[in-house]
Amino acid sequence: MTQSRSVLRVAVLAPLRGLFDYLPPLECSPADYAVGMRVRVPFGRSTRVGVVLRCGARPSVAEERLKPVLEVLDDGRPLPADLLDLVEWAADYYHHPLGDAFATALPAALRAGRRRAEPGGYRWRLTCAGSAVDASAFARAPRQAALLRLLNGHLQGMASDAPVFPRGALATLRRLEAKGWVERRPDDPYVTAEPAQDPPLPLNPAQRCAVAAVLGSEGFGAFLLEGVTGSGKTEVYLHLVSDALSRGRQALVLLPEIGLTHQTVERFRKRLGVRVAVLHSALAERERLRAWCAARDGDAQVVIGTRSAVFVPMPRPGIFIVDEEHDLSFKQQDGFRYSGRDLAVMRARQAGVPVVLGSATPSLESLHNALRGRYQRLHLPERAGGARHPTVRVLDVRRQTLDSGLSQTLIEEIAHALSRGEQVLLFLNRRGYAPALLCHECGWVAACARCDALLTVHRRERRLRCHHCAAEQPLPAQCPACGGLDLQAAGQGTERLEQTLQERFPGRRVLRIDRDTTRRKHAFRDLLDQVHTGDADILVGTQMLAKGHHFPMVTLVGIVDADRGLFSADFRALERMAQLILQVAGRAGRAEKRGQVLIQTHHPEHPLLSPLITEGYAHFAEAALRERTQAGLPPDTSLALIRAEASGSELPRLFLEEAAAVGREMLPQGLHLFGPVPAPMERRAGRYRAQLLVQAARRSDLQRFLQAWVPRLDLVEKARRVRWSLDVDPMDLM
DNA sequence: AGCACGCCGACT
DNA sequence: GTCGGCGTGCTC
Repeated sequence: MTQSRSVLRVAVLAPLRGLFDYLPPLECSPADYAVGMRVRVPFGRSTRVGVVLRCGARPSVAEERLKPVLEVLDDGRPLPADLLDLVEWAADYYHHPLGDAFATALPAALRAGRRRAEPGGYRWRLTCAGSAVDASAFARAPRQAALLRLLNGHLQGMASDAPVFPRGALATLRRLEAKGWVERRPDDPYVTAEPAQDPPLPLNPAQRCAVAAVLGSEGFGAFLLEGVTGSGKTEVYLHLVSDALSRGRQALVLLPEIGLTHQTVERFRKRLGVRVAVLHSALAERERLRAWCAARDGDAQVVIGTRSAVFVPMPRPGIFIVDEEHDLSFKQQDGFRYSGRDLAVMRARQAGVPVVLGSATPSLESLHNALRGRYQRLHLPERAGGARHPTVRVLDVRRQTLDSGLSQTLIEEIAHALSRGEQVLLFLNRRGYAPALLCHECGWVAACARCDALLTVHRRERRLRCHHCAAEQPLPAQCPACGGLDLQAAGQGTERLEQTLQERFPGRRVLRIDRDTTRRKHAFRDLLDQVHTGDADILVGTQMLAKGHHFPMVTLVGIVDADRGLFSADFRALERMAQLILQVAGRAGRAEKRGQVLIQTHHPEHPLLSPLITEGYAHFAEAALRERTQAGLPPDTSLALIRAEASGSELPRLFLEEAAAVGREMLPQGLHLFGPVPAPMERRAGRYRAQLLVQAARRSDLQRFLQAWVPRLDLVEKARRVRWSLDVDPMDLM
């Protein structure tokens, strides 16, 4: 018998390129397995979970090497086709091993491969018919009668693993279920529907126009919804989602990590009155799986989640929404480096439904796509409720005396606002007391032993910390180099700013909001509560303050240091600074009081800062796009970055040199390789890092090149001795 | 990624 | 004499 048997081609959940062939499970007929099924397979000396991608393939290795699949998981229930398509497309686009892409895209519970990975938790409760049954008439079925009585006492239902259920209750409950007297519901507060409480708000003309444009799109269509803070983007989303629901479709809403709050979810639930599944990183695995299953089964009509929720299967998608689409947290920064935003667009295309990207400060990528006609632009110009835009003023701090980074003008304006009983917000994107500690005697500076970085002074905790690795140490009392006692903290951090303001404005309550003051659970919420009850006069904070939260009593916003974004090694720093400035500015002056934004800079004449101030984000973006085009940077070109790291500085360079040599041999016209060069911070957490950049005028050319090049990188001699990764469409070149 | 095999240094 | 360092190869 030499004829070749047909085999199953499996993506094994391991970080390996290539697929693996297996014989069908023993004693199984072809009806028992199909594409999309999760299987357990022997792999090397252990076993792994894999996903069947093809049935009936001809084996790619000698038959005697083939082993049979050990078991079919999920009772033979395959992963939905939309999920398979999306993950395969994404693994292809990002040139990432397919098995690892599945491992990232699936909830961890499905990665692990327990025999049945359906969520165990659900509730039993009486149906209408069941509550009408007279249990005492069931003398011949005492167990059923007992359970009916039990559930009658808990009309909201009983968790299936509740200890009050007697042993063997499951069989009895199933019998009752078959009679239609009891039912099981997912045991998840976020999946339970409540009647809609909030009525829809009336739309203004711009909102109506936006809604109409999206509803009028036939099949796939991508829309860029531009609206300043408070212009009512969420209201547009709600109308679109509501329309999808009315057609029996589901909706997927992606939010940045920091934007997905309990309030956001509640707003959707209360308005729509449907089952909303929530997916974010803080979820327990069981809850995550439950939400995933609820979406897959169509039980959850709306799915709200962060980046990874883009992989949640839905049988009837009707609309995709990505809010704050410019936010960097949509791009995964390690492992499978996908963009949740870009995949949402791809997914909408595959599903043939519209996708809406919303932002007050759209990414240059999305604006570029809009200018090319790939996305349709929708504007929401006005602030709902008629609040006026804040005035923006640049404070030239050259030759000014600064007190902990604050100019005299800014201090005076703070005093004015406070005397009017208003709140002030100061933005400084650097936490800690000071970014450096130096010896006034000998010039020694406190540097991290494992990174090319200085240690940050944390004065209250009396510690020096590295913000790039876990290193920390007590604040020294004297210079370790010369023994000098005059150690000085140099530069400004939020902690120092807080202290200075406290001294400057005694009796005023200064609140600092950064990663250090919000580490405790609920600390962020508590601080926000204080702000809202008026229990704070001055807010000092990092970018945490910029995202999503409204401070109606703030009338003055100060950007303490705009310069760092103007001249950074990272080509996106300026765009990010502009977005941050506008996001922070959006916190000021709601309702009746007009806000004021003051931006401190040493470069008031910066060619991109002034259009931002005087003419707004759209003009800034146009100018920034022109500059990117001239520099050959995205979105005008497409980039891919290979990063390599090792414990010595030689290996990453050698590997990348070899990789570049291989690449140059096959490099088509219009593509360029730059590097290898050391990463901007070469040493980080004791590892040396280098990188190699690929630039292409056209995305498709880049893709074709990567397709040929990346598989050959595994064969490069040094490849095994470094840790390397490929980043397609990198968000930073760090 | 794991895991084993394999060939060279410091220890009971 | 062995325990163990991590370089190399393989996983259908």
